[in-house]
Amino acid sequence: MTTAVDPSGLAACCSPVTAGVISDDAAIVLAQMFKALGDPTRVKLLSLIAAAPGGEACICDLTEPVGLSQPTVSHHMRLLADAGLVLREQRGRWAYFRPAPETLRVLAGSLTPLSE
Amino acid sequence: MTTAVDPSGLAACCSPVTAGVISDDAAIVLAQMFKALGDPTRVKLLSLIAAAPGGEACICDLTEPVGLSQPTVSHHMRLLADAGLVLREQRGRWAYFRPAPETLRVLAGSLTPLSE
DNA sequence: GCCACATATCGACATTTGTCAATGAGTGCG
DNA sequence: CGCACTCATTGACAAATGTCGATATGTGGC
Repeated sequence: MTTAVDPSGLAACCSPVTAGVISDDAAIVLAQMFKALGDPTRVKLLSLIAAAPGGEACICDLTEPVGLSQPTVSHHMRLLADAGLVLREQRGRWAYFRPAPETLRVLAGSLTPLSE
Repeated sequence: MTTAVDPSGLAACCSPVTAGVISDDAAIVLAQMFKALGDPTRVKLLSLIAAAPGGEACICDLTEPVGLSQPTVSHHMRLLADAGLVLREQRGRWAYFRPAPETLRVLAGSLTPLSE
């Protein structure tokens, strides 16, 4: 079992970065998202599904480009989905993944106040 | 010894995200930066130095807020510095750290094209 | 129902990571 | 010089992570 990110905490984790020190809870949520991107394979996977036609891809499309086994790719995608960075949709036998714009915006936004 | 991020690779790692699939090298560089933020302690440390007066802080200011030993905080700051996310400056006996705006902007920028 | 296919889960393993106590290295003051 | 102080490095260890092969789950076509 993996603990997924609580979407209701997204708003709470962004604003505190600008004003004062971040809360412990926000740091945990943000760290989980960043950790999900803390592996070259997962960065590439996210890039792959974003660049895929229609902005989505299934596992079968991803194993070959990253050169890893199907269970491993499935595991990586689960981490990305648990972190809320990608959205999973089952269509027939295939599981389609696409980037989660909202979460990615929040994540990028948590960095921008620091780059001024 | 820890391998620091090559600053010359920063420009190379950003643009490819927008157009097509990211390169393996870019994925490695980006993943190292994200991994540096993939721990709640380091997220909090970055927030602490950004919110500190003057936008900088020394190790001695950071150990108490995060509740960890001095070597551990030093280790975390090294990871952040190696990833290019913070800048280290020695002044007297103190080592002052402050956020690295350029790198943080690049990192945030690598996410924004995906959130559209 | 049965089979083929796409994906998820499990168990195992080597590697990496986070943490500390102990110690080393550099700096400034007297 | 010698000492106090700040930070970095080392060695050790438990916990987490990335990977695979084997297997389970679920879906659609016959």
